[in-house]
Parts: sequence; structure tokens; C-alpha cells
Amino acid sequence: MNEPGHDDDDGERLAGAPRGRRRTVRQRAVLATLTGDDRFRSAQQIYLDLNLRGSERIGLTTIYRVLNTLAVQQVVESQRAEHGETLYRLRSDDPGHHHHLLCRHCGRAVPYHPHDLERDAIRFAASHGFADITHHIDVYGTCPQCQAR
Amino acid sequence: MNEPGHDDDDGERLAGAPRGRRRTVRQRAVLATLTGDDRFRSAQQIYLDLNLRGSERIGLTTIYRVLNTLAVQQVVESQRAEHGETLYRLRSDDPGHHHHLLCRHCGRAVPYHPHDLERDAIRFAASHGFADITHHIDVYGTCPQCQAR
DNA sequence: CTTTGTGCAAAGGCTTTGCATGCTT
DNA sequence: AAGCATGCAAAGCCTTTGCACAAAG
Repeated sequence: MNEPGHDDDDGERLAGAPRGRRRTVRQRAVLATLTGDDRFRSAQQIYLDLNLRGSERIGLTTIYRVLNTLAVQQVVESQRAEHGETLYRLRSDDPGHHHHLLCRHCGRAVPYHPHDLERDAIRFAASHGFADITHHIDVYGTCPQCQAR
Repeated sequence: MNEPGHDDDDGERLAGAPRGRRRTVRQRAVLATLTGDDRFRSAQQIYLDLNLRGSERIGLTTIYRVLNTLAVQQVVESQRAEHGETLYRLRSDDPGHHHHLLCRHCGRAVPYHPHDLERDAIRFAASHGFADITHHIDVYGTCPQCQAR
């Protein structure tokens, strides 16, 4: 009851699926929307995107659950938007810890590697006795395409 | 009808009052709590602080309104906490644009001047055609005092 | 008397949780 | 049958808004 390679694994060969990870219908739907778009988007945007495209009905709750799961699995990366919401997109293969120059309108992102600060921040924090350092560098702007509109 | 230096201006000589700015009762209450504490605190923390200290009753709504006003007047500076809330404290006299190394537990802050990134970010953003650049550099950690506890 | 400040209750935006239903295995 | 996936409704945070009343000028 279940021919091999039918509905298990990720028969759609979606990005972000390392190999042999069992995906649910909704997870595949979300991954499908994320695939091929490198902009960061909110759960609500993804929700609209999935439901408006007529495909199948999918609840907002599920979107959040799926995104959290994918985030834990490191399949998607997230970033805070200027106004607090969390934005997601498929994790880039781009190696190393990096941040983004993000368009506040469309979510287009340009990877940004702040080597200097990366090092400085840790050292600086340590010199003040702080532990468990984490940092977020968010650079927002309006991308060329959005300026044109 | 209003003797000089009675209830107008800031008779209490609170920090953050450049000179001759008319403050309301609640604004003075909030400023009083902020004065002398250089940790970043949320509206709710300030709310509790003010009401628990028996002083006078003050609504949460008012706290938010006062903080927004003070932020616009540049009397207080704000920063996003790790989980999204906005934190406030009196603006330091520390000159120039700077960010903070912030304790995620108590809000203690150490000023951080990322000159390198400051310049790089702008240049980098411009080179990609982005406009209206803003950036937030948040470095969180656990300060020595909080590690001890 | 007009303007501004305040508080309470309600609403709003984003996200999570509880619970019942439905698939999948 | 056992377990996970889903959706809906409700609840939770943080913050803002509407509205009526009080205070200030």
C-alpha cells in the first residue's frame, strides 16, 4: 500500500530537501512556493500566495507550523522585517554566516558579509564579559525595481 | 497665574529635558523612572515599575503615548528586543550614531560604534542601487551580572 | 471655553495553542 | 488502531485607536 517513490519523500525534487526527508502535503506546498523566489516573505504573504493560486486550501496556522518546522530543519532562513514580522525564504547555499540588505517593499535580498563587524562584535562583547552572544544586522532599503514603481 | 518655576517646564530637573519643554504629569513620571537607569526597558516594564512603586496610577496606554512622544522628541532612544518588543531608555549624550551590546535579561547596554560597518553598509547598499537605507545592528548577550545569578 | 492629557475598553497585527477531525501508515 | 497533519476558533503579546471625561490654560 504505497508504491515506492509515490507520495513519500519529496517526489517533486524541491530545493531544501537534503535527501530522504518525509514531507507532508502542506510542507511540499509551502516549499513549492518558496522554491525559485529568493525574496524574503512573511507567513501571511505565503498564505495568500498559496490560496490565491487556487491550488489547494491551506490554513494560516499550518503555514506558521510548517515554516517553524522548516526553520528548525534549517531548510528555510528567517529574518525580522522592519516592523517586527518574521520573513522567510529557502536557505541559500551561500556558505557562512551572513546577513542581508533587504528591500522593505518586496523582500528582495542581497547577501551581505560583514567580516569586520562579525569579528569585532564577538570580541567586543567578550571584552565586556557578555556571554551567549547573538547578533542581527539588518540593513533595509528600497531596491531599484521598487524605486522605479 | 503660575509662578515661575512652579509646575511648568521641568521643575524636577530631569535628564533629557533640553530646556523649557512643557511636560505633563505622566511625562514627568515616566522620565523620573527612566532617569538614572541606563538599561533599556519595555513599555510594560515601565508600566509595572511606575504602578508598583505606589506613586500614582498611570495607564499602560499613556505609557505608550508618552514613550512615543519622547522618542519623537529624541529624549529617549529605542531598540528592538530579541523577541520584537520595543525597548526604551533616556538618550545617552553619547555623540554620533551607535548601536548597543544588550543584555537579553536585564537590558543593560554597552554602546557600540561599528565604524567599519557603518560606512560599508551604506556603500554596499548604494552599490546595489538601494535607496533610503536604514540599518539596525543588534548584538545580544548575557551580561556578567546576569550570568552570576 | 478650548485645548490637551488620560484611562478604559476595544480593536488590530502577528503568532501560538487547544481541540476535534481526517489522513496516513 | 495509533499517530501525525490540519483547520478553525480562541487566546496571547505588544501596540494603537476611539471615546468620554478630567485637567490645564
